[in-house]
Amino acid sequence: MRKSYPFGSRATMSETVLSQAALSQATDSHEEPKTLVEGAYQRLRRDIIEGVHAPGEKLRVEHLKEHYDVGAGTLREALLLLVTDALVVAQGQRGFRVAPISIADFEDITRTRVLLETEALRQSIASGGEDWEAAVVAAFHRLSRAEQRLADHDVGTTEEWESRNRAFHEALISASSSRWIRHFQHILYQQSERYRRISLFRQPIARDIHAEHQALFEATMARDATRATSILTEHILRTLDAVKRMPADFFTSKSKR
Amino acid sequence: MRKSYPFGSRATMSETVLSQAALSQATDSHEEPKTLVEGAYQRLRRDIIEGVHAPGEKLRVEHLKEHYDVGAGTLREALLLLVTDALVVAQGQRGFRVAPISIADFEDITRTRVLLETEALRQSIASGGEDWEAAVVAAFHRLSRAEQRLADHDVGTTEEWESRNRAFHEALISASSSRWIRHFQHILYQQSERYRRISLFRQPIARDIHAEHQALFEATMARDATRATSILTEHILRTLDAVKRMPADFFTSKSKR
DNA sequence: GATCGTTAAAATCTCGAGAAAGTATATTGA
DNA sequence: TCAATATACTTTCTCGAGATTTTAACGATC
Repeated sequence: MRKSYPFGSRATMSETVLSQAALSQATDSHEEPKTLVEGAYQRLRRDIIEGVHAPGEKLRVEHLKEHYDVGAGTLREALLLLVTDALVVAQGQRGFRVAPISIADFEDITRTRVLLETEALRQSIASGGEDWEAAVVAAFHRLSRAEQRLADHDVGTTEEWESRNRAFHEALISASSSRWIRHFQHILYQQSERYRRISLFRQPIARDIHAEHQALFEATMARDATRATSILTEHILRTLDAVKRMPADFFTSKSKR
Repeated sequence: MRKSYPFGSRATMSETVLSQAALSQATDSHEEPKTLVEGAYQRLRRDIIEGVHAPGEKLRVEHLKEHYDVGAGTLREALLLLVTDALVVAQGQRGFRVAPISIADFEDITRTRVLLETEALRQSIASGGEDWEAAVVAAFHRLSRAEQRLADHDVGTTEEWESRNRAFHEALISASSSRWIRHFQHILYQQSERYRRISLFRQPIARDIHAEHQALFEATMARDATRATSILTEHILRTLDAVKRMPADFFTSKSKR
């Protein structure tokens, strides 16, 4: 006799969505949890991405179950779900750990993102209809407003900007015919978000990001795939340079065992 | 309580292995299970890939726990791990289900595989050293032997061929600098393997697969990235044609509820 | 002082049983 | 006959407690 667990995941939808569900993450952030496992999963994910739990840190179930207010089994299942996002690593008989970070990893994430996201954008531009266009316009508008607010130094809006930036990038590729590419892109974006937030280089508008978004938006709407993917590539790669200029020992300092 | 970030990873193992662990599946097939969950996970995965559990089929924990001889909680965790491989879908308060299949999905898988695998091969050819070459030579040799045996109509060797074919494809890209691409490739390959085995079109050597492998091998060893990726693309896409010629209702038939 | 083995503590992994939600069946009324 | 509701059954989800393994502490020996 040992222990138990629970778990849970997505919501009720049609058959077609089912195969989509095979690819989508356990819970898309905006949906509300239908189960305790989902709730713990969402909160844990947010905490990891925001750096509350440091990279490489040991995640002790006995300890965390209090804080997230669920049973041990439930928490284990939530942790298992996070393995899908590659935010948590599970090792044989030795529990769970926050996935570590490194410059090399971020470089890999970024380049792979370029590969997938440009391909997806190409597909979207090729086959996207009016609904897609409308979604892109809307997402861009919302993002622009948030960026305006950031420029005005309104505080407390970076959270909003993060969310809308993600929505914009996802809208751009939402008409891609490949669910798998979108699935992988989703995972990679989440990873890169983690780097962006953990690193202190909180100058979201140090470079003129809005201008980049504007250009990306216009090229996309003009259905100029070559130009759009080119801009997107530069756009993504630029964040790589920022991280590379971080102090060299930034990623190597030790966490607690 | 939120603690702020001390970052970095720790070093039970070398940096590289750790971050690699973040991407690798819970258990790489050849390793032996250190835990009951892993054991159930491996057996379940094999059964799903081999079609013992049909696509779309409901996976009732109460029922399966006997067959796999573990507790309900343990089986749930194994199921959760399979979500990472996108072989199982979990739905909110409604249990688990084998991920469904469709022609469109297989087409997506195939094309995405081409995108990732050719890029990975390019990287391998660009930066692979002698160790990589040796690994490729060895894998190709083993595969060739298996294909020879298949041609001689030795029975019971298709299992062996499957395994060696996979090993060959993974060896080709093993020198890729991108762990993420290799990670995604691994998932996609598993998926395609499922299609190949579920579909009855068991003519593994209907077309001269060995010749294709031979050409791919030679181009790779000659470090001719253009030719190698071209052959690889054709090689992967050819299986797509085979599936497309399947009876149209093949994928829509079974699901049971 | 350092390596090794023994012992104690902590954490993981596992199971069975109970509460909540979903699914199927039966009954009722038009 | 059909639809709608109520009831019974099945399955999922959740928790607390026990067995194993890992990790830490402590000495002993060289």
